[in-house]
Amino acid sequence: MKKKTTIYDIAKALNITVSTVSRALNDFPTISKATKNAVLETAKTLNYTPNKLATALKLGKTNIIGVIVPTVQASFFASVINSLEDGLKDKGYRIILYQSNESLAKEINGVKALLEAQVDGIIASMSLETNETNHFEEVVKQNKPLILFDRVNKSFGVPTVTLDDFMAGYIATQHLIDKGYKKIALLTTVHQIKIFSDRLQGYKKALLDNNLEIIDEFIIYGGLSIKDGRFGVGKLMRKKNKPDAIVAGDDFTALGAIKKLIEIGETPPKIGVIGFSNEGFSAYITPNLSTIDQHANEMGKECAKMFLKMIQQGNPYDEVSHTVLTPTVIDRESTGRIYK
Amino acid sequence: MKKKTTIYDIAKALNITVSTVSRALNDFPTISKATKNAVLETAKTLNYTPNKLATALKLGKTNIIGVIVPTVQASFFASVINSLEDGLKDKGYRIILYQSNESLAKEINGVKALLEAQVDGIIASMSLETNETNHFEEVVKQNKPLILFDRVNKSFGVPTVTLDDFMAGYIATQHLIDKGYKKIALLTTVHQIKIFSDRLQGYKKALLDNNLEIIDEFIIYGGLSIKDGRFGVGKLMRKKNKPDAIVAGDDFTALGAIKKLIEIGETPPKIGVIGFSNEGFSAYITPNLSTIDQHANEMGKECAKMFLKMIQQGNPYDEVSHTVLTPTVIDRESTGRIYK
DNA sequence: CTGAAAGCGCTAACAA
DNA sequence: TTGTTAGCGCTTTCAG
Repeated sequence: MKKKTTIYDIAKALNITVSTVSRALNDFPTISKATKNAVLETAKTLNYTPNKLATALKLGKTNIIGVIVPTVQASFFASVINSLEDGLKDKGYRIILYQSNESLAKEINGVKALLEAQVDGIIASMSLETNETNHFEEVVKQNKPLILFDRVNKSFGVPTVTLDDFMAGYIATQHLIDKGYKKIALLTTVHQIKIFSDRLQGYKKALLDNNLEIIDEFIIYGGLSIKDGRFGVGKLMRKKNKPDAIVAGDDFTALGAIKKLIEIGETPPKIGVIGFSNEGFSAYITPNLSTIDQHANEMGKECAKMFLKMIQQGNPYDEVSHTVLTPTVIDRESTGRIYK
Repeated sequence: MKKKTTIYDIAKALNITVSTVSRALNDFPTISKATKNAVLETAKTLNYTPNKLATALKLGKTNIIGVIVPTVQASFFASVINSLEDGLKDKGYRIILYQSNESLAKEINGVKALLEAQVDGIIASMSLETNETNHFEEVVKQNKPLILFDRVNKSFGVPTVTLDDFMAGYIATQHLIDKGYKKIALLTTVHQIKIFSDRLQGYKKALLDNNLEIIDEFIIYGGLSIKDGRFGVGKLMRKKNKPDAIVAGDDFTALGAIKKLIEIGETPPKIGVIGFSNEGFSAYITPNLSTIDQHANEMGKECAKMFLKMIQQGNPYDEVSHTVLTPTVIDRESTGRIYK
């Protein structure tokens, strides 16, 4: 268990001082080519690994940023993290990952843990349980960048990166209308997080703009899952007044809806179905699923960009900006009926 | 930009010394209840956040562990990371994530970066480009736990957690044979990483054990992707001697194979298809795909367990163990032909 | 161009 | 039970 080599070892080996070594290592202009090369060389020979911890302690900057997501197992979050890490690693930033598992308690712990680890900032998407922002307050108080994405609270004055969920609801509905569907149901859920109410508003607005009636019993509030999709369809198709298309709350719900529709002989696109998220399976199921692309990768990139900007400007909260990404329709078979 | 509060501030406020504060904060037995409470209280009032960086520097232990994977965007790796992070966070460990993007150069950089960040250990799965282990050597040299999982190099003397890939190839093939298929083709790839050759051996052994002939032209070496799956099937079905079932290198390849088979009217399970990985979509496509479960979550858990064990025992490399997980067949429609 | 020395925030050995 | 102090490895100001 030999001791690790430090700049002191390099200094001793060359009969110079640590300050010179430090300067050489950090490429200061005021250093002679000769000493610099000598330092670099002995650093290599001595198998020197810089201790960023010490640097971080000294400088008050770790170059580590904390990321809190409900779970990396959801393809959306995995994609965000993927592009986030990718975009930041070249700038010298590392990422500490913390999963909240949709639990507020864990999210609170996460913020605390990351702060204790002295991260330079936090990028987070709120858990479904989260109904307050007190735990995030401390990040702001420490004047460290905090960016919320996708599942955000905009009344809390931190920068956010989100999808335009009103528009998402709108274009999903409009897409169905464009394809000739006229009696459009919505499988949704109620939640603190504004996403779902925004989408609902978008759905309603699209109907209105097309002079279609908003039928209350076509709006089903339930969970979001394959099972809920099946259940929702069951409920809808038992009515005397049946819809001819369905906007599902997410792709899993849409999948459940499709399965149920196939069972009862109303295989999409006979009844149109559109989802949200563009999950991995959406392109591969039969009929493959039209859906709303949430641009996860862009979201990661935007978060990275915003973080870098906040770090650069002296005070991260000098100007708090909200980036809103534009959702797009992915047109596939499940909405492919063409007759107006 | 007020200064952060440190244990010195707490000490000053209570007219005691930092060592007492430190002891109180760390719950030393030799501290009086009174002072301890006082410390805890003022810590709260002063809004104290411990600086783990300083602790880490002092103790030479960060409680951070580095994780290197090709990408979090693959569901397998996402699952491993999910259970890894989940299993380790309660033990006080955080995870720094580093994606190699299947690039050796990035993987090398990753090891370096993580070592500089003074991680307590590294858990990694090798990139497809990786053909040497020099860059990992340094981790071992520093006597820090290094665990390789899934894509490993067993001749390199570090602990590993893997799936029994020979068995995976074997049971996939045996499954098809059990279902009555007799002319079984294999869509695979060649690679440094032993996984694929192991599976090939398993495939061959299963055929042998069942007195089925190994037909060279039934073994197609290509890439692994939807496109490669289509291509492979095209190639196979153009032969005069056609297979009646296909073991595909992964689920994507299997998916491509299925799509192509449907197109040419040989919809599985007419021709059987089995994949590897149990990707998210596998259960949802039509026909849904039989596949080999790689037990990603268990793999993460095993890595976590192994890491903890290595940390505990004085020298992490005292006993180098290799955990091998048992693959299991997920029996779905794509192999559902029953006639012997 | 280089050196000396303080200090980032914490822990722990030693003393009291 | 508490205090004193050195030091983890590094950067940077001030001198030279």
